[in-house]
Amino acid sequence: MAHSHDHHHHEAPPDLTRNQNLVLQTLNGADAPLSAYDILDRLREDGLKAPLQVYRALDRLIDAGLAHRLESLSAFVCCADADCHKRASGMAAFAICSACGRVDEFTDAEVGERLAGWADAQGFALERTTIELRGVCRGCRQPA
Amino acid sequence: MAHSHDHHHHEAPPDLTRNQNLVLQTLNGADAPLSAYDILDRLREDGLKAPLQVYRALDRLIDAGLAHRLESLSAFVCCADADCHKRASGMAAFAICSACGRVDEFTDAEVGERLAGWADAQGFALERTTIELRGVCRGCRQPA
DNA sequence: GGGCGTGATGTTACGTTATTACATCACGCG
DNA sequence: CGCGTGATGTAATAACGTAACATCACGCCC
Repeated sequence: MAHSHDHHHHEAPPDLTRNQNLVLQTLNGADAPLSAYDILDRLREDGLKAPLQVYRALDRLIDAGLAHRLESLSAFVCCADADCHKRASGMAAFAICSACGRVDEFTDAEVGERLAGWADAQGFALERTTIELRGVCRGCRQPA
Repeated sequence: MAHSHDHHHHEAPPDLTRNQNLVLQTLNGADAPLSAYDILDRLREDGLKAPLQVYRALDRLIDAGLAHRLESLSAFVCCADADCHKRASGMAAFAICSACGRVDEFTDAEVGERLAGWADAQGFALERTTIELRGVCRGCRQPA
C-alpha cells in the first residue's frame, strides 16, 4: 500500500524536452520535496535562469503523471510510481514528515471510492483530489 | 454528511480579540474562500493595515477550530460547524468548485479511519490532514 | 524551397502570498 | 511600582507564481 520515494529512477518517456528532463531528474535525485526555486537554483549551472522555465516544465510533468505538487508545502515531488496517475483510485495521498521533510506517497482504494462516492452523490464532477497528511514519521519519532 | 458554507453565524467564543473577530466576521460574510489579502482589503476601513495582522488572526482562528486554510487555493474559509475540529474523524474535507469558487465542507468517518489506520500502521504520528477535491459543482454543471 | 502553424524557449517585469524583525501597548500579578 | 506575557503595529523583505512578449525549432503542405 505504501511506496517510498527514495531513489526511484523512472526511465522518462522519450518525448520530454530538455528542460522537462532536467527538472524531472532533479526531483528524482532529491530525497525531499523541492520548491520551484530550489529546482531553479540547482539548474542554474545547466542554463536555467527564470522561474517560469521551471514552472512550465513542472506543469507538463504533472500533466504527464510524472510529478506531483504538494499543496501544503508549495513544493514538488516525483511520483513514487511511473503510472501513479493511472491506478484504480487515481488519488495519491502523501504523508509529510514535519521533522525530516520526507514524503511517503500511497494510495487507498477505499478512500478513493468514498470520496468519489460523495462527489457522485452531490453531482460534483470530480477532477482532482489532494490528500496530504502532516505528522512525524516513525524514524523521526524514535530518538535513534 | 455535507454542510453548506452559506451564511453561518457562529457566535464567537468570547475570548477573541478585536482583530480576530473582524477576520472571523469577514469570513462568515463571504460566500467563497478569501485570501489573506482579500480579507485585509475588506478590513482597511476598520484600521487594519498590514498582512501580518490578518495572518496572525487567521492562525489563531485556525488553532481554535473556527477557520480552515484551503491549501490548494492559498485561501481561507470559516468552519461549516462551530465544532468541526472536534468531530469523530477530526478531518474535514472540502469540495471546491472551479467554476463558481464556492466550497462545501464535509466529513467522512470512513475516510478518516482509513487514513488514521494507515498512519498507525506506519508509525506515523498524524497531526493534521488536508483533503481537497477539485471539480465542478452540480449548480455549475446545469446550464440553469 | 518558401510560407505557415504550433509548441517550446528565453527574458523582463510584475503580482501575489507569507514571514522576519523590532518597537509598542495592555494587562495581570507579586 | 516593576516585571512578564501576549496582542498589536509597522516596515521591510522573502518566497511563490504569472503575464506579456519576442524568438526559435520543427513539421507540414503548397
